[in-house]
Amino acid sequence: MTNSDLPETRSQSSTRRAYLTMREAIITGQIAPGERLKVDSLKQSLQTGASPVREALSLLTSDHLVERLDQRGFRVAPASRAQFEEILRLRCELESMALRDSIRHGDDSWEEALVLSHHRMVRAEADEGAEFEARHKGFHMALLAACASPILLRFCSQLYDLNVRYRFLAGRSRGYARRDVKAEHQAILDNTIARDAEAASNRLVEHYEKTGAFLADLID
Amino acid sequence: MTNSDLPETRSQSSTRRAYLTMREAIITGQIAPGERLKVDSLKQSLQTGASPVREALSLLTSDHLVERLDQRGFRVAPASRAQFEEILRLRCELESMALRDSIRHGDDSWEEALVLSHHRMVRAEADEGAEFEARHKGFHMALLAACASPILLRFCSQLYDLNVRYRFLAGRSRGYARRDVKAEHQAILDNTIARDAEAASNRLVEHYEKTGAFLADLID
DNA sequence: AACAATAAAAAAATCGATATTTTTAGATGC
DNA sequence: GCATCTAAAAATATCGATTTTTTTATTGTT
Repeated sequence: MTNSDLPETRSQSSTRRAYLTMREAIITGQIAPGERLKVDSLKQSLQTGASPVREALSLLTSDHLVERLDQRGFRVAPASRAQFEEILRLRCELESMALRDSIRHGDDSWEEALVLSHHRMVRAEADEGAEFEARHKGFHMALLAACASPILLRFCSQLYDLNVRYRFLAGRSRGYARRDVKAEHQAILDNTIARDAEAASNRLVEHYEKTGAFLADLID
Repeated sequence: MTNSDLPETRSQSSTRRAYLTMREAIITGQIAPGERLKVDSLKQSLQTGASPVREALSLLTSDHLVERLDQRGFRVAPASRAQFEEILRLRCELESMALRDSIRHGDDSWEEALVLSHHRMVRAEADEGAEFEARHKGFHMALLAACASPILLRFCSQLYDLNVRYRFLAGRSRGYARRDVKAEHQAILDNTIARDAEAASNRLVEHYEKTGAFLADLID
């Protein structure tokens, strides 16, 4: 929660700070699905006024993390096994679409950035803290980064975050990073660099389906 | 602009009214792409305070219709031919995905609602005003309505609206509803009701590609 | 006991004023 | 002439208080 270590924290708008803090709290399950978000409480815990809080909450509705009930406040988006599965299916579809496109368009500098982000993820793999979490997303988004559709990328990023929430809701599943995620990531990376769109996207989908099957048991 | 004819207008929150009004103004091109949205002016023209205006603007960022520049206000999302083509491609991909799913899951009541929405669109076809606009979206969303993925539906709806903006930016293209849109809609409807997912989604994609080619010339 | 009406409390929404930040325009020096 | 700095203006962002709406609790009625 103390995001004071993030460099951008200082000199940002109060709204943005509130946005980032609440986003984190929702994704990590600190605030439960369906829970009402009362502006009064939030402005206390976030040490700010009602306007930034309300604006941040409005912003969070874009991410499907908060629902806005007109005249009746805000609440954390509900979670369900059905939605978890929906997100999983959509990610497979959209990310494999984006990955193919990324491989088609990617140039050398994309490839280098990708290798770098993979390396950083591997290095952070040990601790499994927030550091790894960020690197993991970094790697997955780096795969897609050369995709020519910014809107699709935004959708993928949103779905990624929604999925992370379910990982947390499933109880920070101890064995997660264990399984064989490493090898799977490596395979995705290798096929991508080899520009084998078909194989890469298959590996990616498999990867998601495996983690999906793994997590689905823990949910509900 | 006078949305006072809409039934829900009364007794809605000021934020929601501002949201709907600005949304309409942006989609119909009354406010140009890239234009800065100054809170002071808006609160005058919308006859409300700064908080509802800012909140409405924050909400509009979800729809990719407004961009928020931290500490530097808001502006209408820029438009470009590249983005127009991006939206077109994405719509083809996502809507055909959604349509297949909708055909797979749709029951009798879905089918009935679809026929009804088509009829309403046909009836409104003459005037081509806001009425037709709403019915047209109604029909396209009714096609997808039985799709089991609410998130995908939301994406499709967003893309639909973004696309409408380009129709308006292209200058309310006189010949639009002329072409052969009627026959195309009918073909999509027929194939959908026949539960021929393959044909229906092909007709849908063709429909988009045709209107796309038509509009692309008018943009830029 | 179930229901409806009403009053009190709580929460959401909004407003008007103030503080902060960015932008603009003018002046100064190189 | 061009870049840099500075003061004023403009616009954004935020706060604290007020209004409106919803929710909860209470009471009376059939």
